[in-house]
Amino acid sequence: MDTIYRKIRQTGGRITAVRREIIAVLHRSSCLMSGAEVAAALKKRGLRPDRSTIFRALSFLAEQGIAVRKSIAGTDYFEIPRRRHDHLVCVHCKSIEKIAVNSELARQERKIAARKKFEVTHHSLEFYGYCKNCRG
Amino acid sequence: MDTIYRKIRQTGGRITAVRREIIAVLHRSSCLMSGAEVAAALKKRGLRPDRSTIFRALSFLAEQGIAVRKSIAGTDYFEIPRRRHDHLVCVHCKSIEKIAVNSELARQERKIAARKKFEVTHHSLEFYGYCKNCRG
DNA sequence: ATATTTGCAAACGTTTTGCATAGTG
DNA sequence: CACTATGCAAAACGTTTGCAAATAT
Repeated sequence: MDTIYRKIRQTGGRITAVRREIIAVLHRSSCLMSGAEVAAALKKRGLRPDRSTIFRALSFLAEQGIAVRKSIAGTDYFEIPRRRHDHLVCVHCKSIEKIAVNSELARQERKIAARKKFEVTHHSLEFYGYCKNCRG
Repeated sequence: MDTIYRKIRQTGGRITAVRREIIAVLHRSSCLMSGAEVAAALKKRGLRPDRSTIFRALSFLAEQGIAVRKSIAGTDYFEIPRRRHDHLVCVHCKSIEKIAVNSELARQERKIAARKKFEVTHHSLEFYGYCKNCRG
């Protein structure tokens, strides 16, 4: 957390109330959140920044490599990655659930980097389908 | 290919020129294509359907389980899945390259289905980073 | 003091919709 | 013939931008 603040200051960035709270929200959730979900979480904490400010902050965090951005079903989701994990996405109710990571992936990532001369920064693995409540 | 036509007719759907060509285009490419890319490919074949028609056709194919839809960097991509494969996405030039699949994934998919009572219809695995041309 | 971040309003690109017309089976 | 798919125009959606005012360092 302090590591994040240091990283931001290092490049001339500033720790504002909005950024501090967004980082806190993402850090606590430790799972994907959309811009709208972040906005809702901030509201509960008494902050109502403009949508553009939220998106700017999230884009900023993604550019800094602090957060990761993933597009799912037409909207952008963000998270501050901690332990490696992936997601189950219900195509019916749109719920997103975190699942334990495939440990093979880390190994494969390295193979790809070598074989394809591709520098992997992050990955995105989602299983789509019907969740417990929506199937049948 | 005929299997696809049969599947469409089975539910009262109709084989129109636009649908036939979109299926052909997706089938030949056998990799992710955006709505705009599909439109360009159709243009080369002498067809200029409205954007809405293209999106309706692609959504239709996805609903029928014939094509798969994936959101990458804010736009929707479609493909008719043949052999399992995944993608390398360059965050700089936005290029998308197909890669051989991690065969472990199929196994993990089954485990998840059982453990989480989640019915997996398809998955999406992308490695993000810098391609050969864009790194450095 | 200076450079960065914010709010506002407006633009953007992609995807979706309503409705009358054209086309398929 | 009955029903499905298309074109058009317009809206919806999430995201991005320009600029002047506010804020962090």
